[in-house]
This record gives sequence, structure tokens and C-alpha cells, in this order.
Amino acid sequence: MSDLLVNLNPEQLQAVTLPPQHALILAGAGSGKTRVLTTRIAWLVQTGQVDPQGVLAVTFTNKAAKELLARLSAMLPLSFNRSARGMWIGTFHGLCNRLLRAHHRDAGLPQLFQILDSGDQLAAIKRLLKALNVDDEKFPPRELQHFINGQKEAGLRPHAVEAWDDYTRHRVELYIEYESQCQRESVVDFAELLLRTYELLERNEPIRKHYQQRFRHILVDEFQDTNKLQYRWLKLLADAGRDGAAKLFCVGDDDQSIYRFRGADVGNMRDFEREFHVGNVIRLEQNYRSHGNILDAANAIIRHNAGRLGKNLWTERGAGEPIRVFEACGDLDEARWIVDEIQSLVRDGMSRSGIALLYRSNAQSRVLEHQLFSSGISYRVYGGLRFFERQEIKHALAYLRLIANPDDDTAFSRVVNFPTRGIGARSIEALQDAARTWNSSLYAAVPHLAGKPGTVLAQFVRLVEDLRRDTAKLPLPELVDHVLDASGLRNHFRNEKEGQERLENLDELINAAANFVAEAGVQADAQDMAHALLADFLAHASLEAGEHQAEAGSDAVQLMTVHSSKGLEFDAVFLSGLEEGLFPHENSILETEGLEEERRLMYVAVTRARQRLYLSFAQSRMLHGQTRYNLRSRFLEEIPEGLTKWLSPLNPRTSAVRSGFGGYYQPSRGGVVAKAPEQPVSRSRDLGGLRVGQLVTHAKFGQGVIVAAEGSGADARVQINFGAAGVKWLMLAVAKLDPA
DNA sequence: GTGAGTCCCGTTTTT
DNA sequence: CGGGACTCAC
Repeated sequence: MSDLLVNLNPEQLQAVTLPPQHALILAGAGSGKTRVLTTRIAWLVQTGQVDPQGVLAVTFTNKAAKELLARLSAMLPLSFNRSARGMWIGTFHGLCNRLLRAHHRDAGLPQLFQILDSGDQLAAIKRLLKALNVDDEKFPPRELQHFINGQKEAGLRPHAVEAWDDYTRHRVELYIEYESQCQRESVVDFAELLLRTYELLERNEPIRKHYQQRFRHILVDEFQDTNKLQYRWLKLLADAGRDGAAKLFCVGDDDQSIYRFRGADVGNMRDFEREFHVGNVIRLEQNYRSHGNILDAANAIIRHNAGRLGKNLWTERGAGEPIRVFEACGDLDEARWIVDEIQSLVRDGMSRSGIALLYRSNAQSRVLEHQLFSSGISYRVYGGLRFFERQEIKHALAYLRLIANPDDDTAFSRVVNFPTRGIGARSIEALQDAARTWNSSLYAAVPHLAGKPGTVLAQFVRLVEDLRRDTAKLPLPELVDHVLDASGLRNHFRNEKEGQERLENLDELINAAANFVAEAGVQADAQDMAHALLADFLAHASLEAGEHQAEAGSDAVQLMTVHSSKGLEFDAVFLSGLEEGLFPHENSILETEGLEEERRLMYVAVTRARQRLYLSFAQSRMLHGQTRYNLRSRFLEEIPEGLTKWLSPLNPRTSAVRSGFGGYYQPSRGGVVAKAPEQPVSRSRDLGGLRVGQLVTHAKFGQGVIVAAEGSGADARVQINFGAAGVKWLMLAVAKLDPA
């Protein structure tokens, strides 16, 4: 047991061995957060302070849950591993799903209820609007989806929403309709999983008491990412901190809270500290990832935020190399430089997979990909379609869902005419009318239809019924296989020109089913359970969308947004596009809250790097089909000068633009690369010595970049982007502009 | 019911 | 500029 605790630093040790009490662990980037979490659980179990079934550990992603479990089983002796099954480890949504399946009757749900992912939910909302004849210009489906999810995450059912205007009153009406549609179809969206579970626990005393007594220790990962409802959910399980209830052990980092836009509320950390009377907040500030310069930069940046809980990262490693800053003429030059630099790193022996290219928004990846591609460097982009979100997989799942639950109109609509079987928009409309008349699902309305539509639709219903009957005793993988053939999906893609990959994905779905069965540890002879197991598999598919198109194994440079880089680390990190408007993003610049979140994002980006950090920006950049001239990011200015090394030809920190420069700097090693970069702009126009792209100073508005010009002579006007002061047109003859 | 043509829009994303 | 959603004509 004692070897569990060796090699922990004093703060980690303190956190791990805390007596049973509510605790808040402020875990900085790279401070061994997961280690503390797993060791804490192992220590509690091994010292006999808690039975495995008294442990509840909550994470945000399936990946984190899996890692927790894997590291935990590596720590515990085998005898404990068997009982480790008694622990509940999973995501908020996964655990809610489990609770709702166990108590579906009390929660007012059929046992085989289906889960809508965001795409399914959007489709359901569109269908609803169409059925109610609502103008989707006035009520954009996406906006409505956001509204409904927002209310649910605030714990509000329609009747509890305060409708402050006509528009909202109307949206509440639609919220009501949406709820009854979901109930009729036996489907549950992500927010509903949470809210439904919360209400179940709140209203059903025996069930609440049962879980309150069962769980003795509740551990929460990434606590800064919890939303209001999730926090209330935790409070309920911990009986608001009353004596004898579970102890909450929350680990998080307020400086890495970057999901405010989807409801995460850092305020939960402060609230938790207050409401649970957390005496001493433990800070994990020793960083095991990065060199000193990188941490100093990160500390300096984040210091500009107000209202932090406070934390300063440090390391025992040396200062390391300076942070390299590069100023490029255009986005293309920036990309070229990055690729040159990568090639040099790889020549020096760094593995490609140890190198990351980070950017604020996905649109920026294009130039980088193009450059990498033409240089023949293998790379991998995160963020594409995920396995269970692929069209062909969605179709296959829709058939499977109809087997488990024919009232699922979303699934019905998706495949009723796919592959095409002559069921057109007219037939569907007639069917929808019938369904409305009989207040039933589309599937159940089919027998009420007469005429030709009735006949073809009845054939489809028969197909689904045959599928259900023929698969009732099949093991899951064979069940899936059978459906792929009998539905005609395989045939359809076999005849399609580009269908090969889709066919392979369909086969992969069978593998996924096989893996699911293996991991679930179900006996192969549990035949009569085929459809119950199917429902579990479908829930799994909704809750875990699968890998982000992983081509694991190959040694490739990693491209991703700063958001998706959270939690990862790399030997070398390139952060590109450090420009006002891009990073910080223009939509977030105006309000402090938004700007501070951008700064936390910057903090996350910087702390991903182990050894080398490269920061770059471009004077001009192609965005939305036009060239933009941005000021360099304020975040660059927040890094102390001593930590950086500017790789630009001109002096650091003097000008953002150089005139008539023809060659370019040296990569961090090797000689000068002679290249002729495109000049950002050189429209011949008499601007009294000024050029588009040039940095100028105005007495009132401060520094800005000239972004456009028109007229000449006495009429000449220039448009200048002053950053915070806005974008303005100024008459050259009147405005006093000085080259900066 | 499919395919070409057109229009619109444009952070970040997990479950 | 480029992708996605939508429309209109066969």
C-alpha cells in the first residue's frame, strides 16, 4: 500500500490522503491531476476506508473515464480489480443513462428509450417545426435547440421558464411541443438525461436515499467544466454536504475553463468552496511537463485575468529554450515557415507525433494542411466526422433503432426511403397528417393510410417487423450483420461509385458491436436478451461518438484547435494566427468575460508544450474570401520580453510591418533562407508614403493597421483597424497619422 | 428522386 | 474562398 504514495510531492500527498471531507483541488496544467485522482481512489479502497461500490467518479469525456479506470486497475491488486466493478466510473451522461435504465419506470420512460445526439435532436426539432407549420426563418432550429438545452441545463421545464417577451413565449410553446414529441417517440436528448435523472432523485425519496447512502466518496474530474445542473446533481447525491453523506472531492483548474459557451460555469468552484465549507483548497502548482520559460509565459499571461482562485506554476526543470516568436507577411508565409521549422525539428530527431499545430478556429487549418501536404509531411487533423456520426453508420443505426423502438420518428424518417423504395415527400406528408390525427408515431400511423402510399409504407413496416422477428435470437454482431443485408444498405453502397469506404465502415460497425459485447462481458447465450443488449449498444453509440478519425500508430504531426488540445501535451507546439480578431476572437473581444475566456484559452495553448513553443502571426491573412490585416495579438504583449526570441528580421516589438523587405530570416537553426515573400499589399496609390498593411499611430485612436484605401490626392481616404477602438475611415488630408 | 445551380454564412464542442 | 443547405428543372 505504501508504494502507492511514494513519489508524490507534498501537495499531491496531502490531497490523496485527506481525511473524509469535502475537498477542492486546484490542479494546474501538467501537475499530475489524474494521478492524484486515481491514487486517491486506490488509497481509500486499499486502506479499507470505503468499499468499491461506495465510490462514484465522474468525468466529462469517455476518454477520461477510460483512462481513469485503466490507471486505477494498474494500481490495485488483482483481488481488488474484481471488486473494482462495483465502482461507478463514467461521464455524467453515461451515469445518468445507467440510472435511468435501472429506474426507467420511476423516471417515466420505457425501458428501451433511445438517446438523441445533437444531430438527431436538431433533426427532431426541424421535424417538429414542419409538423406545426412554424416558420423556421422566425424560429431557426439551431437557435431553438440552444434555447431548449439552455433551459434544461438551468433545470427549467417549460412551465418554469419566465417568458419575458412574445418571442420567448412562443419558444416556450415549442419547448412544450418538443417535450411531448420526445415522450411520444420514447427518445431522450443529452440535456434530458441529466435533468430527468436530477428530477428522479429529487422527487423519489427511496431512490435518492438509496444512492445517497451507497456513495460515500464522489470524485469529480475537470470540475471547472460542470454546468449548473451538473453541480446541482452532485449536490443532491452528496445531500448538500449533510453529515453522514458522501464526501465530494473536486479536481479542477479555473484557469483552464474554456467551455463557457456551452454552459460550463466556473462559478461552481467558488460556490462549492462556500456551500460545502471547504476549509483548505489544495493547490497543485508543481508542473512536470514544461520548461520554466514556458511556465513563466503562461503565468504572466493568466495574471491579466481578474477573479482567479490564484495559482502559479513552477518546475524543477531548467528554464529551457526561449519561446520563439515569428512574424510573417501573410498566412501562407506563416505556414511555410512552420513547415520548414517542422522539417528541421524532425531532422534533429523529434518524432512527428510529438509536434502539434494549434489554432483558434478550424478554418485556419487549411493553409497549414496544404503546406504540409505539398511538403510530404504526414499529418493528422482532429475534429472531423466521428465514427458514429458518419452518414452510413447513422443509417444503419436508424434501422437498429427501429427494431428496438419503432416509435422513434427520427430513425423512421431517416431510413423510410433509404435506400429509395419509392416513398416520396407526398407519402410522408400524408403519413404525418395521419400520425397527427391519431396522435401516434409515424410507424403506428401506417395502418391508417389508404391508397398507394399506404401500400408502400406497409411494405416498409413489414420490413422492420421482419427484421425484429429474424434478429430476436441473434448475437449482437450477427444481428447487425443481418440488418445491413436485409435493409438493403449493403447493396445500396455496393452500387455506389464511392461506396467502398462506406462498406468498410459498415463492417467496422459489426466490429464495434463485437467489441461492445466483449467489453460488456455478456454471455453469448443470452439470446433472449438480444434486443435489450441492442438498446444498450445504441445508447453506447449515442453517448460515445467514437474516435475523431484516428489513424493511430502512424507518426504524424497533430493539427487541432486549442480547445481540442486541452489535456494533451507535445514536445513542440506551434500556435499560429496570434492576431487580434482571430485570437482573441473578434466575437469575444468586447466583453471582459469573453476576453478572459480567450486568455484562458491562450493559457491552455501555451501549457501544452514540453520543450519548445513557437508563436506566430501574420500581417495579412485570407479570411472569408478577403484579405484582412490584423494587429498582432495582445496576448503576445503579455509575455515578458526576456522569455521570447523574435525570429523576425527587424527588431522585436518595433513594427508590425517592414517595408520593401525582400529576404527572410533564419529558421532557428541553419542558414538564411532566401525567399521572396509576397508583399502583403502594394497597390500603387499615393498615400503620402503610407501603404495598406502599414502600422500607424493616431493621436486619439492609438495604433492601427491600414486595411484599405480609396481616392487620391486631397480626397485620399484610408480605412484603419484600430483594434479595440474599431475600424474607421479617415481622410488623409485631415487625420494626423504617423508611421508607428 | 436525382443532380446541377444558387444562396448564405462564416468561433470554440462533449455528451 | 468554400461548404452546406436549399431550390428548381429533368
